[in-house]
Parts: sequence; structure tokens; C-alpha cells
Amino acid sequence: MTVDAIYTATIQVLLADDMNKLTTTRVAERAGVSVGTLYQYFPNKEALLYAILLKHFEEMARAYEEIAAHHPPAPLSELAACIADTYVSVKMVNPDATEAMYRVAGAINQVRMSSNVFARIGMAICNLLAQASDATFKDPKQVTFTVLSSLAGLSRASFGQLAAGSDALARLQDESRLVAQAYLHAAADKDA
Amino acid sequence: MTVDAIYTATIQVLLADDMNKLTTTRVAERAGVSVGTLYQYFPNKEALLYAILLKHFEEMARAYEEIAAHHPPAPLSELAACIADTYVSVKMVNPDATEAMYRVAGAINQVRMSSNVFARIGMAICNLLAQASDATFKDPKQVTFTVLSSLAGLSRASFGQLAAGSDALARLQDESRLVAQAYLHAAADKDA
DNA sequence: AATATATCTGAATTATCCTTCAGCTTGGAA
DNA sequence: TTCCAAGCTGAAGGATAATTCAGATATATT
Repeated sequence: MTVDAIYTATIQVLLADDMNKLTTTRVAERAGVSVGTLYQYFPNKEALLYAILLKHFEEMARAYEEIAAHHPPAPLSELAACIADTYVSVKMVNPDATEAMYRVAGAINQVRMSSNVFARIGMAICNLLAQASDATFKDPKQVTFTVLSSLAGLSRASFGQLAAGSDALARLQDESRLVAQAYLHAAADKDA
Repeated sequence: MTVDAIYTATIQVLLADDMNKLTTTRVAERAGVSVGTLYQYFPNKEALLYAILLKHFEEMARAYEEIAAHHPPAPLSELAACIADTYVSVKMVNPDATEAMYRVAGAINQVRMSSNVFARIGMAICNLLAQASDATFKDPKQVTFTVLSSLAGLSRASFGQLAAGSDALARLQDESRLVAQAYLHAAADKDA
């Protein structure tokens, strides 16, 4: 419960200013607790940031795994739309959190992100692609990497436009589908 | 000349550690000058980071403007490849610089990036798209936004894999072309 | 050589920040 | 009521960083 308060406080502080203004004291007081409390749940500031990033990626992984586990065989177009929609909808659940993620992302060394979330996401999407009833892929991992990266870029840019009075977010879902479908069709070996 | 040394020093420091370790003193000593000198060229640390980002984006803008100015009418496939290649090649000129950019990007408030580089890049690509001999676009600005964002995402992810022994960078150009061509064809109103 | 101009130096100042820990509060168990 | 455990507090310690400025150095001009 306290931990949750700290999570949301971190996001708010991150949105109010940039990374440089994110101090443990500020987060704590925004969460309505004292610094000491924060340090009872996180050994240091870096750990807090890692935890938040991880939480976010894990939601993404859960979403894809859930869908991959249940999705019946379908035409590639449908799968592509599904991949795009899942990505967008996870990001949309909490736009503030999403934008906050983008602010931390570069500040900490993701290489040291020793966790298998990325692998889980990749695997789930690979599994989804295997359900295509009208196509196969020579190198599914590469294809997965490219779709995901493109969707990520599109999403990041769209959220970045939030402050400016742009309607980029409104078009995000349509454009994501278009990108996913177009690329996947181009990358597939079609049968039928 | 001193300024150049500071630029490259900043990139090196950024690569060695993350944003949190980027201090003006460290940059200065890496550049072989004193902190005081650094402050003669940049009013503060933030200005230094802005300047570096701007420089990078300006190279991108120059590249696209140059191409857009000279490119004759051509089939959409060729233009798409051209758009992708330009993006990738600018990033490849100096991979270190590129990776460094990705580390600063989130840390500073890009909204306050009061400059027209982004507009210049968008306009150049719009002009390129207008050269398509076999297609037109209903909303060229939206299309430009999406291609650019997707390419950015793909590029960012590929450079991120640099540390891991992945060959993502080797495939970056091919995948970028594929994404650009597939999406642009899907988004276009074809004539002929 | 003497003067002027431009550039560089780096210790000192000032301002935060991260982190710790001795003690406080609270709610329930004995 | 008394004691205990779990969680909370926030001032203080220790460290580091951004920025300044009085003076050194170097280059060019007269």
C-alpha cells in the first residue's frame, strides 16, 4: 500500500519536472511518507527506478502472454492488429506512467536490467506470429524485434506530443495497426 | 576547437557511465580543459546538453534537406528506401554520438526545445513524398510523423543492443527499408 | 618591450542530495 | 495494563556537484 503510494508519487514527480528533479525526499513527501519509509522498501534511488521500469514492462509481458496463450489461428492481418492493439492499450492504461517511463529510460543503464521481461515479451509475440494461418516467417525473432521497436518508437513519439496540443495520441492506435500490418505482411512468406 | 573537444568529451563521458555521472568537471577534464573554460562556452550544464542534442538533430535535418532538394520524381519504393537510408546513415556516421543522444534524450525536457529542427526534418520528408511518381498522400504530415517515429524506434532499439553481442545494427538498414516501404505503400493512395 | 585582447585556470562557495539511525507511533497479543 | 513487533519519522552526516571569479597564461598588436 505504501509501496503503491511511492510508485505513483514517483510518476507524478517525474511528470512535474525531469529526472534531475527526482529526489528521494521529494518522492517521499509527495507519497505522504517520510524518506526513511522509502528506504525501507528500496535500498536506494536506483532500485526504485528499476522497480518502476520493471513493473511497467511486466504489465506488457503479462498482456502479451495472456493473448498469446489463448489466441486461435487467424489471418496475419488480424494478428498484426492484435499485436498493435495490445501494445497501445497497455500504454494507454496509464498515460502518465507511460510518459514517466520515457523519462527514466535513458537515465539508467538498461543493459544491467537483469530480468527476462524482454525475453518474455519477445517469446509471446513469436508465439502469436506462429498462429498465422496464411503466412510463416523465416526469422520470427528478427521480425518480432522490428515490430516491437517500431511500435515503441511510434508510441513514444505520440506520447511526447501530449504536451503540445497535438492529436497524435488519438491516431496512435490506427497508425500502429497500419505499421504492424504493413510490415508483417512485407516480412512474411505467404502461403495460400 | 575547444567547443569540439567538449562535445566529444561529453559523448565519451555519457558512454562510460549514465546521465547521473555526467558532471561538468568530468566533461571538462576529459576534454583537457578546466571547468571554467566549459562555462565560458555554455552558461550551464543544461545548455550543454541542449546544444549536443540540437547539433545531432541538425545533422539529420541537413541530410534530409539536401536530399529533398535534389531528388527527382521517383517511384514510392525508391523514396521509401531513400528515407530509411538517410536516417540510418546519419545515425551510423558516429554510433557513439548516437548512443549518447539516447541517454540524454529522456533526461531533459524536450518540449522546451524551442527550435525548428523538427519542423525542418518533417518538411523535408514531406517534400520527398511529394516526389512520388506513383502515389499521393491524403495526410502527408501524419505519414511523415509515423515513418519517422517508427524508424527512430527501430534505430534506438538496434543501438541499444550494441552492448549485447547482437547483430541488430547490421540488419538495421534492411529492416528500416522494409518498414518504411511497407508502411508508405500501405498509407498511400496509389494511382496508376 | 610594452600593451591589449582573448582565453584559460581551479580552488572556493553554495546548494542539494542520498542515506542512516535512534527513537516514536500504533495496534494487537498476552 | 504491559509488552512487542512492525512500520514510520526526519534531523544530521557525509559526499558530491554546479557555478563563480580573481588572477594566470598566451597571442597579437603597436
